Amino acid sequence: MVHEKRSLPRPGETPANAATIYQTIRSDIVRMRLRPGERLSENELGLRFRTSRTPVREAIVRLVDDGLIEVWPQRGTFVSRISLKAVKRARFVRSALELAVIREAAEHGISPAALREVKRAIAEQERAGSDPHLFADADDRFHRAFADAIGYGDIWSVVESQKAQFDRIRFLSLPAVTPVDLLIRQHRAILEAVVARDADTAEKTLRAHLSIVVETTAALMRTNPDLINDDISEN
Amino acid sequence: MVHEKRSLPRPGETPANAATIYQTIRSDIVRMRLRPGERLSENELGLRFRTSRTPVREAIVRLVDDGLIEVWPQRGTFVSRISLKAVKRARFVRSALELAVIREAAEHGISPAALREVKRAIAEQERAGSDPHLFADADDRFHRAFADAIGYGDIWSVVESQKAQFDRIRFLSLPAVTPVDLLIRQHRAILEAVVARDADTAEKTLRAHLSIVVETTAALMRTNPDLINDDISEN
DNA sequence: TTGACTGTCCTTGTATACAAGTATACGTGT
DNA sequence: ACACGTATACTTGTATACAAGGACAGTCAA
Repeated sequence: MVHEKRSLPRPGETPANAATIYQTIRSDIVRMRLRPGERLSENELGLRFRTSRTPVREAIVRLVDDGLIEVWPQRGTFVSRISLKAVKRARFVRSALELAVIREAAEHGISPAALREVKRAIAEQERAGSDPHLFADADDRFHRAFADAIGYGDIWSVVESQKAQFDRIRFLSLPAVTPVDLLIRQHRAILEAVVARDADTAEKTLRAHLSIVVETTAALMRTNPDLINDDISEN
Repeated sequence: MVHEKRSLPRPGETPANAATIYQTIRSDIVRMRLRPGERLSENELGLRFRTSRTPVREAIVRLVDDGLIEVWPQRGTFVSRISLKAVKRARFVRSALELAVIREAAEHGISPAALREVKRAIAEQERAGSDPHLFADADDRFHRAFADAIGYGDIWSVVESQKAQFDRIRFLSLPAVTPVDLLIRQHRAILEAVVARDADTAEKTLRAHLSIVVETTAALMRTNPDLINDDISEN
């Protein structure tokens, strides 16, 4: 049984509201502190967050919507297994949206402020080194910066909602197989292309960048079949 | 006070569950039977659907997530005004995703079954004539068919979740200003380009097709300023 | 007339009691 | 040993009671 520390309100803490519960559990799932298939109990969560079941259920409803949790009536509530179909969809959505964003950025250019933010994100990634959480945060910041740059900051929220399934794989793989240096080099290349207003190169580079995750997914499916639900072949 | 009929369970009907309540209210909002700014009462909805507040609240949580409802604690629950920012985002997302889908379909071709489905959707649109609901359904079916065709059927669910804000404008405008014939002609042209495996033409045609909605939005904002929240200029 | 106060009724947020169904350990009979 | 029924302790779904705060009409005083 797994007993590593999860996000816990310290004992004697004030009760949490539904929004906090949602974000805490979501973060625990995405960061693989709650494993696919693991059981959740509404009562237990109520105790953990020092509330009744009502706010807990509100959080659960949203997590079900996100596809991160499954509720079997009268049986239990479980962390969803990683769905290959959902990963495939998330990859397609992210790819399509980010390519459109980068193309727009390259065609219209970006402001000096936005440029600074992108550079900060790259620098942050270099500092992060091999710490998976820091690196992932900085990676998100890089990609998000371009969405902000073209005045469509809230586009990223769509990517983010899709990215959840996806991210579980990322956190599973980051420490081991991901070539951190390569990712940073690609980020630099993308930025250069955007600054040079070369939309085609920017698009091509981003496409290569995003396809890396596809490869690591395939590798992980072989090493961790218990965490992943192959709902593509069976259809 | 508006008193047109909304989706009502007949008197003496069996209680509705949370999923039904969610879909019913969502449909009422998207189809503009519940107007932006209109007040909702949890108790009233409970009576309407013959349940307690609990399932009603579950539906409301999901509608808040969709951006279709706003809850002001201790004050009330209201149908969201149409957000220009959300419309802009939805348009970008739909455009990016559908262009990627169409491009993929044009490059790899589609199956005979998928081709039949697309043709059925076009025929249905012709029969629908100027009935806004039927026409909108058939329109969705056309666009969805391509997502199905490339084996990414669940992509459409992402578009659909974004499309809600969007659709309110569509239902506001459809009977009046939309050139039905033009839309159908464009659908045919898109299909032809896909069948001819001409990705560039398919993309160009779809781009023109989607940009029509942009124009009608601008027109509607002038005629119905009370329904629309201009949250772009103010930022 | 105007302003502040207050009681009442409303709202949503939370806790709890109950309903209905499932998993499981345990005893019993064969 | 093994199959089967049963009690029991869970699970989530739903209804209801209560808490906390806002909206508003009416009252009273200046």
